[in-house]
Amino acid sequence: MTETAENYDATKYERPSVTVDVVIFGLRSGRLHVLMVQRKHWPYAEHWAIPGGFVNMDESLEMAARRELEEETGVHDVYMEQLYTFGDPGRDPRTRVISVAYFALIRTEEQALQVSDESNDVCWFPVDELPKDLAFDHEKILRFAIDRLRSKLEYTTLAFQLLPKEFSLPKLKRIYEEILGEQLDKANFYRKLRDSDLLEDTGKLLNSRGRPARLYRFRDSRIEGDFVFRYREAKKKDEQ
Amino acid sequence: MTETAENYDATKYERPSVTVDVVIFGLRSGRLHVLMVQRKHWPYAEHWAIPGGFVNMDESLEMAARRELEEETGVHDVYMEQLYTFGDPGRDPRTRVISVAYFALIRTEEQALQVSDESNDVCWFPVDELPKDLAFDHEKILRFAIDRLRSKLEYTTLAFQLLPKEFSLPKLKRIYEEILGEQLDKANFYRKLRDSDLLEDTGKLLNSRGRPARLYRFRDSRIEGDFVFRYREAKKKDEQ
DNA sequence: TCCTAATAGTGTTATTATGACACAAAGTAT
DNA sequence: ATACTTTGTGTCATAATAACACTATTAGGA
Repeated sequence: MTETAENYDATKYERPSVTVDVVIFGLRSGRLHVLMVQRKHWPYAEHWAIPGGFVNMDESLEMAARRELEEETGVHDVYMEQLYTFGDPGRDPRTRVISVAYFALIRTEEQALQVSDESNDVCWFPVDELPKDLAFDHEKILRFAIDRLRSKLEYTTLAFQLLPKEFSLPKLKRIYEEILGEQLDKANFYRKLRDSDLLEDTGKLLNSRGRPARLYRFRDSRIEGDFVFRYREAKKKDEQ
Repeated sequence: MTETAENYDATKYERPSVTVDVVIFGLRSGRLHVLMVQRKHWPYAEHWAIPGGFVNMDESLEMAARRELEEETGVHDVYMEQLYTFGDPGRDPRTRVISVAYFALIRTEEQALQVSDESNDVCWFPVDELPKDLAFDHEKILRFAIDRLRSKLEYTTLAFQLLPKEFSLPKLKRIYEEILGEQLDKANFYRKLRDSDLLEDTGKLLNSRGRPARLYRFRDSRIEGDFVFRYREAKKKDEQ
C-alpha cells in the first residue's frame, strides 16, 4: 500500500460510502426467483432494487450481508457468498457509493417476507421477468449474479441449497434445467448423481401423478468437504 | 437498499476507507513470482505488502487498480481481474479499511520496477518463498489469489497472459506445471492444445539445447471470444 | 376392473475424451 | 560419427458422455 504506508491522517482523503447488496435467490413453484424491494424515496423512488444497506463500522462485510438478509426475509444460516464489488463513480447520484454484492440461496418454502419500513413493498420476481428500470446499476448486478449462479452450477452443489432437505431426482433435474435453460437427459443425469455418491435414499416416496418419486437427502459429509459434483452436458461446439 | 432509500445525509454514517490492492503475478525464469513492496512506515513498517492504495473519488475501482499497477511497474494494458473484497474490522489498526483486491498477470520480461518513495523496496518473490510476516491480512489475500489463479487455469487461457507473444509448447507446459504444482503428460497436453485450435504456428523455431522448439502465438479470435480451453488431468478420486 | 396417460427410473450402445507410455525427430556437444 | 538432450507423434486400453429405447409404478377414467 503506497499511501496507507504514510503517516496516516484519517481526514486526509475523502471517503466513499460502502454498502452491501444481497441478491437473494429462491425457488417458487419450480422457477428461479429473486427477491426485490420497492424503494420509497429519492433516488429511484418507486423503482425496484436489490435489498442492501450500509456496512456498520464494527461488522464484517459478510455479517452486514447476513444482517440485511435477515432483516428482509427473517432467515439466517443460509448459503451466501461474495459476488463482486461494484464501485463506478456516479452509480449513485448522492455520493460515491461502493457496493459489495453478495448472493444468497434460500429454501423459499421456509419463511414469509417482511416489508421493512424503508420500502413500499417486497416481492419475489422470476429471474426472466424482472421489473423494468431497476434502481442504480442493480440490473447489472443481477445479471452478474445469475451468470455466476449458472456457471457455478456446473461444478458445485449450489443447486441443492435451493431445495428442501428432502427432494426427488426429477425435482433436482428440473432446477438444473430451469437455471441452465436447457433440457438434460434423465438417464445421464441420474447416473451421474448415483455415481457421485452425493445422495442418500430416505426410503420415502412422494406421490404425485404418475409413479411416485423416491426422496433423497444430501450426505452432509459431501457438502462440507471439498467434493464437487461436476455436471456438464458437453455442448457440442458447432465449429469445424 | 433499506437505508440508502432514506433522505440521505452524507454525514449520517461514519465511513470506512476504501483501498485497492493488486496482486501482480509474473514469470521469472519459469517460476511464478509475485510483486511485493516493503513498507516504510507504521503500521507494519519494514514488512512486505501487496502494492495498493486509496481509491480516488472520481475513478472506478479498476482504474484505481490499474493506476497502482502502473505506478509500481510502469505497465498498462495487462490482464487484470477483481479478486475479492476484504473488509474485516481490525484488519488495519488505523481505521476501518475495506480493500478491493485485484490480480494482474504481466509479461515480466517487458519492464523494470520503480521503487516508489512510499516504500523501501520493490521485489519479485517466488510464490512458494514469500517473506515472513506480511503486512495486514496480505498473506490471506495472496493465498486467495494463488488459489484463484490455479483454479482458473483449468478452464481459461489465463496462463497465456504470462508468456511473451511467441512461445513454445514446452514453455507453456512448464507454466501449467509450475502453477498447478504437478507434472503433465506431454503428449496429452500437446494434443489438447492442437485440438483446441487456440494456437497458430509462427513457422519460427527456437534453438536451445536439443531439438529446436516450434514457436506459436495465440489466435486473438480465441482470446476475445467465449471460448475456454479446459485443461484438466483427471485426478483420480481415491475413493471406492 | 382394465386400460391409458403420466411420471419415475434403468439398460445399452456408439462415440469421444483421457491417461499412460513407447517411439521418432532434430538439434547440440564432444 | 556418436551420445545426449529436448521436441514432438502414435497407439491403445479405459473411462466418460450423449443418445435413445426400454421397463416400472402410480392415478384416473371408461
